[in-house]
Amino acid sequence: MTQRQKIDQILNSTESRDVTVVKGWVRTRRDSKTFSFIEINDGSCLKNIQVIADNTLDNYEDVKKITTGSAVSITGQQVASKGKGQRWELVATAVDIVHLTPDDFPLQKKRHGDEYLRSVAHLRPRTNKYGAIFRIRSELSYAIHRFFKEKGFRYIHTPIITALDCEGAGEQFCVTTLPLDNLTLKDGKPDYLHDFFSKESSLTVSGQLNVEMFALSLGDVYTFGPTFRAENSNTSRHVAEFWMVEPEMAFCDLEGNMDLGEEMLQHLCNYILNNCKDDIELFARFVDKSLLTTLESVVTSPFVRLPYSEAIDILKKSNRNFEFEIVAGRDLQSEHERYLTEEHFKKPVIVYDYPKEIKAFYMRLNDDGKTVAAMDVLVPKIGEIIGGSQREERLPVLEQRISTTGLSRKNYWWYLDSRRFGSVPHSGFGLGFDRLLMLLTGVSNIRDVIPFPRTPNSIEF
RNA sequence: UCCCCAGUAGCUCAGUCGGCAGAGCAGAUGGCUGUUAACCAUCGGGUCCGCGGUUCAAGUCCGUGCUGGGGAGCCA
Repeated sequence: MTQRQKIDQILNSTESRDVTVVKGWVRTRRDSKTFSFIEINDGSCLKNIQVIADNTLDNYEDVKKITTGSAVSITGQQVASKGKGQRWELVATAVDIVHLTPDDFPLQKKRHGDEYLRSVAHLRPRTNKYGAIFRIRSELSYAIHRFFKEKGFRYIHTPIITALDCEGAGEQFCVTTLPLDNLTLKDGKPDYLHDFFSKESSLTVSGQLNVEMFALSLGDVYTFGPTFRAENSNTSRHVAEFWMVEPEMAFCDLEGNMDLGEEMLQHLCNYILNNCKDDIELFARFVDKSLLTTLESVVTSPFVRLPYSEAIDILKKSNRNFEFEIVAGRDLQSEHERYLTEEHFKKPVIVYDYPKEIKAFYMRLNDDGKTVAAMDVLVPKIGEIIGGSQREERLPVLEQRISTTGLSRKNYWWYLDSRRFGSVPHSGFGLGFDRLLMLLTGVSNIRDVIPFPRTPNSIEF
């Protein structure tokens, strides 16, 4: 096959060239008297390239029948455009129709609604907006690895299938090879002894417990992979399958943890602002007019750091008529978090030192005996984007916390072992990758930043 | 799972007080034009989400189910 040139390279080039081959999909075509304008997109960038197809082409009659969505291969000269609106265009010497799309192609030249596009999730990356989302998604993944690489973190692949219940992180999906249509029960329960792993197992809800073991050996580590929650959540920021970034640092306290979370969010925002300019501009213009203001508020100044007790005070003094009353000791509601980050401070807020009763067993008990060294990073429009803590490294305290939470110490024997052999203070957090993408693009539904989202009742693609 | 809202042409949506089913875009045909959400004219296009009820008459009112969306909880 002929070597093709990507459209982003052509549009960014400084010199014309005699022979150029472009392959892609037709976004629109317009006829002029003696030639046809064909706009082609190959996904390499937001912009299309305009092709001039003259009526002297052998197959000009066929060219005039090219429909939106068709795949074509163009050979031609790259020249400065005679028209306004683009710098370069291609004067075709050959237009090969790779595949002619019939006129029931679901995507039209006009703008479609997000809900409709969700029903054609297999085709929506061919639109401007979704193409941009998934290019940014890819760049963001790269930026995360690069960020950690530069800071000396190691990338750990934690298991997807697990027998552990990472307490407090939600319902889990079962993994089994037992015949569900012919299940023999033992004492009213499935006979997991004869299941694949000889143990009840499920999809992971967090790689944290596993990755802690590697922090306590390789030092600074992270996982970045899919995570599964079987909660029947029906909101614009929950899905059953999502990606999470979980750094974990040895010899690191809560303050260092907050430092990393803040540095990371600021670095990633800056990276995308600098490296995805065209795509970001689309979102700032058409999706969320306040996007750049929001991102500025993330990037330009330090985050607010606020103990839970002070957050409660601020909320109480706000004189706001919240739907849910402010009660010390109770978890903050969505509306409370949004008030803090969107109205009171108008920038990201880190709330820390939560009451131990509302947080997970592995979070380190503070000296007051009442709070744990937990922290949540709240950002405008999304709410919680990071949840993390300093981990309880003292064996007796950890064992006590496991017991009072009603969990079985036996299942956590290896986790507890790490506190018996060379236990050290360490910290980490979970960053919602898809939520970060929402923050960066202003897209308000998490289903629209995931290629094929999984939600209750929805697994068509 | 709970609360609220919506479902009408391929898409986006209008449809008044219950009285003949509509527009723009898309598609087809013709015209015009270095055009760029191209433009102009003509034409085709409907299970008004399903089921049941009220009524002389239901897209419209009532009940119910399904699907989608917004909010809440769970959290990333």
